[in-house]
Amino acid sequence: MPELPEVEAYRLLAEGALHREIAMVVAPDPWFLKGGIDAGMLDDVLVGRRFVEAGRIGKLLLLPVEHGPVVGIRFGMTGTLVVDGTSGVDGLLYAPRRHEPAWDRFSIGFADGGSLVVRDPRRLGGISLDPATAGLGPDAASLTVAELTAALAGSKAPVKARLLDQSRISGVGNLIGDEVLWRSGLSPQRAAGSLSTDELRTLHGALAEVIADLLARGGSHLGDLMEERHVGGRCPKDGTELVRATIGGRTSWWCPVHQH
DNA sequence: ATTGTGGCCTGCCCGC
DNA sequence: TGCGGGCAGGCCACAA
Repeated sequence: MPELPEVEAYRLLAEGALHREIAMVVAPDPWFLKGGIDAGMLDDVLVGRRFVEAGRIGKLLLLPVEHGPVVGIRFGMTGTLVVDGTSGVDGLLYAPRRHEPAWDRFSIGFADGGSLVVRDPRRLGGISLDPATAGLGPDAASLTVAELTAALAGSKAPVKARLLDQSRISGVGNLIGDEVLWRSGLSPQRAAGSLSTDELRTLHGALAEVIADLLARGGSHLGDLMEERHVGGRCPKDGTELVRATIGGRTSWWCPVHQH
């Protein structure tokens, strides 16, 4: 499931697609086109032009077009980017290994013969033009302690839910959320606004550490808790059987002994 | 405004 | 062996 590190890997890959003339756009799935756009509009704004930059806010990939709009790409949980046949991440969690041509929801053919393809079996991602970015919180990869504090302050919602709220912090998904809370010794059920200064500092350190770690691994692996997120799974720290609950609409796993 | 819930999508896993 | 229900999670619409 693409969270921030995976999308950053896609962004790096997309840098290889810059400044190349776009010759063709294939967008066969109307469902995948968001915000009232259609294949004809994409043709109009893309063909004959080039991407000039590869940007990212949280899990949103941003590809501005010369003299044109910004193409926004979301990957849902099974989406991957393929440039010139090279996939941004291999072995995406929860996504099938095999490949069906029908899973190519959006493709660009460059005049030089190369291509940029968004492949998404479950169709939870999508393409938009000039996506709104004002409502997104600061990117988790460069989040400061003060920004984290502000994102959590005064809230009675569970801290896990706030971490996943993209309007507060961009880029944290369910698995990174569980991992950083586990490393911080914080229960996902804790009220977000109840964290002490020390706890906020610890949480910020864990978040920075996990994201740096995953970025270094190219987004293809997740943290230490990952393998134990199942029935009967045990805390890698103290061996306690993990507990599970739905928090913020997502399955959370945590250690009832060392996370409070 | 804040917080919670349900639905979307579809491949895969487990139990029958 | 085949079948079907439940599950996965990012994101959005909507409710309270």
